[in-house]
Amino acid sequence: MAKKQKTFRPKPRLPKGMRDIRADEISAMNNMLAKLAQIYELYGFEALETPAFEYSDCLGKFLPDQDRPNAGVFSFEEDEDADWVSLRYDLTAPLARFVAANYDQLPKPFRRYQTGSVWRNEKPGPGRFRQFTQFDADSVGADSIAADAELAMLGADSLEHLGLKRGDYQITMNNRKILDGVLTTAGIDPTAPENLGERLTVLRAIDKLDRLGQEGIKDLLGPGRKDLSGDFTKGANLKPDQIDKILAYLATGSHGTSEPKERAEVLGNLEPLVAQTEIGQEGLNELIEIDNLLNAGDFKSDRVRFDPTIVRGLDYYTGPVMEAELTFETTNEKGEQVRFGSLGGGGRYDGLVARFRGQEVPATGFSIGVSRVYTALETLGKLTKDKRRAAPVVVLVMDQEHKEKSQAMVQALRGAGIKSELYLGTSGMRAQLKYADKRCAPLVVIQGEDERENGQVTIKDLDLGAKLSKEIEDNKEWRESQAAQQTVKSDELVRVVKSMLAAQQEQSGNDGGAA
RNA sequence: GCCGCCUUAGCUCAGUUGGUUAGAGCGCUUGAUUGUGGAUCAAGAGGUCCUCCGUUCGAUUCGGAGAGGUGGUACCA
Repeated sequence: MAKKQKTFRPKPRLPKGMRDIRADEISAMNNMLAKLAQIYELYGFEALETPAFEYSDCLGKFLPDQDRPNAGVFSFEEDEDADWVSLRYDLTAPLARFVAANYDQLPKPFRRYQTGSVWRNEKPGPGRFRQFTQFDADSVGADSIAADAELAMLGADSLEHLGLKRGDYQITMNNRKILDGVLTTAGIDPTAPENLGERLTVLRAIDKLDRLGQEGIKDLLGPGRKDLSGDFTKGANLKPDQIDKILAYLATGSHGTSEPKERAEVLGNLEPLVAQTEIGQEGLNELIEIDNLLNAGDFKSDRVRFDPTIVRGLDYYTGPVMEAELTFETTNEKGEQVRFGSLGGGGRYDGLVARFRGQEVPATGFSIGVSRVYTALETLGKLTKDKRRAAPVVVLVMDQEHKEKSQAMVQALRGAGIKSELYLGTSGMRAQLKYADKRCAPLVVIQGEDERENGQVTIKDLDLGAKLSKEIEDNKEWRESQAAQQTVKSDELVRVVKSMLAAQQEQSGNDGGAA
């Protein structure tokens, strides 16, 4: 016998690093975004939306090349031999394009916030996706250092507004000019093009202090480092006295100490190390000004601190840089310790708009990784995700000939602003209750022959029923007790449903509420 | 990109020292139960043992290559 012709059936799967988001998460996420927008507008930022993809050359340095057109970004050609377009990989590059295109009409500084999906075609990891949401605020055209200080305050206020407690997070700042000052004292001129590679290697090494510790950094500044998997990372090949200078610099911050240092103390530590270079002194002065502004706003070191190890690997940052992190370790469902990546970051980038206009336009911005913060809040139990509150009341259809009676009840409930739906299948009562249970419906409305003849309806509280069921083991008893339901006059339907829902909310509020 | 580990039912995993019918728990479907979601009991559905090539009378099992996953590392706008 001939084999049956195989029909092609695609596996219902997702590309790696992509994910579906279900109702409870969507509402929690929308909630978060609304709260963020509230704070950003409070700070005087205006909203902006830009498209998901743009011409690749407008988005920045990650131009698709012939061999690997999709390295890092998702790109395609509009037509053959036409321009390349790419999905945006952040919200800053589109902003630079927007500002350059509308420069003359815009108020300077131009202060905007923006949220949306961005895409990166990279290897995904835990908590790292190929599509994710960012929430950005930027001030373009403001060279005042107050703009940078403000972003640190904005970051701290935002995270607290979302529910993170003071002490659960920290904003950490540094200044690229200070890093350049240190490099200069170590004998590496950061402005010399031939030093670019060396400079980046050193900055990368400094950025890794957290993870690799002093010894690892020493190796990376020197000949290189071999990790446990046997992989070798090329080092910067600095001389011992150069390495010492950089290690001394790293010691000015809080690394390796249990108590974080006050901003003033860090500034004091930095002074003798960087003040002898012009660029270092400039960076130090900027941090001092930021410190003054933060103090004026009563933002103490428990919210915003200074740390010399913050680099933000990016090439384009030119001044103050900052990063938002969780301050505690968390464990995942397997009980393993998990490092939480940064919740967000930003800094001053004076060169971005210049790509379009030739003229330097100072700008500074801060970006929150929304999904990361979401996961953090979830881990901390700070998200209200009550499925029963989100699901509709289900009105059962006991016999199909009287469906319209059920429809009328749904109409009445909807008219009173109560989420509700008609059961849309033809199955029996048991299946309908199972459906309502799976949907996490708070209540079901039942009107069978008995109720109909008496002008009544039965309303069953599924939440309470579930609780009562734990005390009943015998099925007969469970059925006969008709747990958690009451039968009332038909015209009482809306009133009783409302009061039962209110009782349920109060109940879940008591259970889930903060101590 | 580089290095290690892993891949058997929808999920978590046993197992086959190379041999005829590959198992469990959970989940799913149906019934015990004329109109009551839970619990209990019973029955049932569900597998190219990741793919291809090789060795062999015979491969889910052994060898090679590849794919996917995962952990580390590198890069990171």
